[in-house]
Amino acid sequence: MARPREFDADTALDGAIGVFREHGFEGASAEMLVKAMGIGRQSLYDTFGDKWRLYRSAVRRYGMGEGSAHIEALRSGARAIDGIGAMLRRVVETADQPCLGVGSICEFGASRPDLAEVHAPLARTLRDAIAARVRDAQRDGDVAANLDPEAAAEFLIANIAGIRVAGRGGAGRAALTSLADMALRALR
Amino acid sequence: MARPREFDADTALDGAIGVFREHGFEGASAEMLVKAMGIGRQSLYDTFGDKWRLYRSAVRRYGMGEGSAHIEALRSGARAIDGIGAMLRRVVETADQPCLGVGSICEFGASRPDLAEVHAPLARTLRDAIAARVRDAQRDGDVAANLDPEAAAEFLIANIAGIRVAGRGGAGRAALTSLADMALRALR
DNA sequence: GATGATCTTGAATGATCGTTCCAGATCGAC
DNA sequence: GTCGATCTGGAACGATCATTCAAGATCATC
Repeated sequence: MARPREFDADTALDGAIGVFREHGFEGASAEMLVKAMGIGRQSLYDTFGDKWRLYRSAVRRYGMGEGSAHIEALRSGARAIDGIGAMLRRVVETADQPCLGVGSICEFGASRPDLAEVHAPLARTLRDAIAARVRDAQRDGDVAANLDPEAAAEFLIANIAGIRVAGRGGAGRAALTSLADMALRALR
Repeated sequence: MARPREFDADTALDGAIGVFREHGFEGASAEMLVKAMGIGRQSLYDTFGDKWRLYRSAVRRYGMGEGSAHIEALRSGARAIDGIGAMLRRVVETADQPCLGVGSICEFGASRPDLAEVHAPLARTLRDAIAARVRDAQRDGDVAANLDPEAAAEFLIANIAGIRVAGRGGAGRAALTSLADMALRALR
């Protein structure tokens, strides 16, 4: 007995994600968000609360989508090492667009507990998936057996961040590919 | 025939650097800056222009100091590879504090030409110094001879950024040391 | 057709933003 | 001592900020 919502909350959230990726939290204005999300101001506040809660929702959705894409790439390829390479290749190909995960860590670090609560499970899931794949690759003989899989996973995540910072700074495809190759090299 | 400046511009700039490191450009207010710089509002605008020019000055000074520290560590140690290790070790030890270089790239990317003009020479100087040291290490037989020194330098810079992002995200000393070790491993 | 929740839109809120103006105190050079 | 540039600090500027209020339109349900 009421008018149903006309917009899709996730679609609107995707618009907010685009703004936050490009401008960060502090650099994003409510007007930018309303325009990019394609909804009214009132709908924004009714649906997502205030700007900070919207930001956290955006980081969560972005992180889940990005994490899924990473893990999907990770599981592709015949050998585990191919999956790891595919994951890095995907990062290189999308490194021209700013990363909301890296951006939010740079902007807030670990200073906001409620934001850290969003990051933590996403990071853990990704790290576990990568570590599992590293173990597979070790069984295949493609990754050095004396390497700690968790340390290797954290190294790969740090290099994903490094590639994205480099891309955000203007590095070209060739330079980023070289970074990915060097990261893989450390696993041999 | 005038009253001389009572404060040291570089000391004041260091105060601004502290604020920008922690809060970024958009997150830093004029009031924060005035307080941290220890000077009056009027002196701030007279000496440094507006907030954006102050930010660029802060990035330049920070980058010069940080670059010098990197290069000094790079040149320490008997062997070139020891210098490279010392540089990474220094990054690990200081990774609990946010990096203004990484922060400004994440916040603005390459979208502001006048900021890119500040970054470019700093990045080039550091990359050249690292590449030269990599060549030395190759002569010593401590770095694989088939590695492109410039690619290795960019890889090390990307890993410095990765370590700092990880540190900003709350990673501990042990985890960061592991990242540095893995980066060095890629050079062998 | 009536109901009522949601929509859109524009105006208004008080707060804070970066910046400037101003007045009075300070102090080195003439 | 006088001059003039700089200091400090507060008041004020218009602009923009996030957020809320208000009014009218829309539309699925009863």
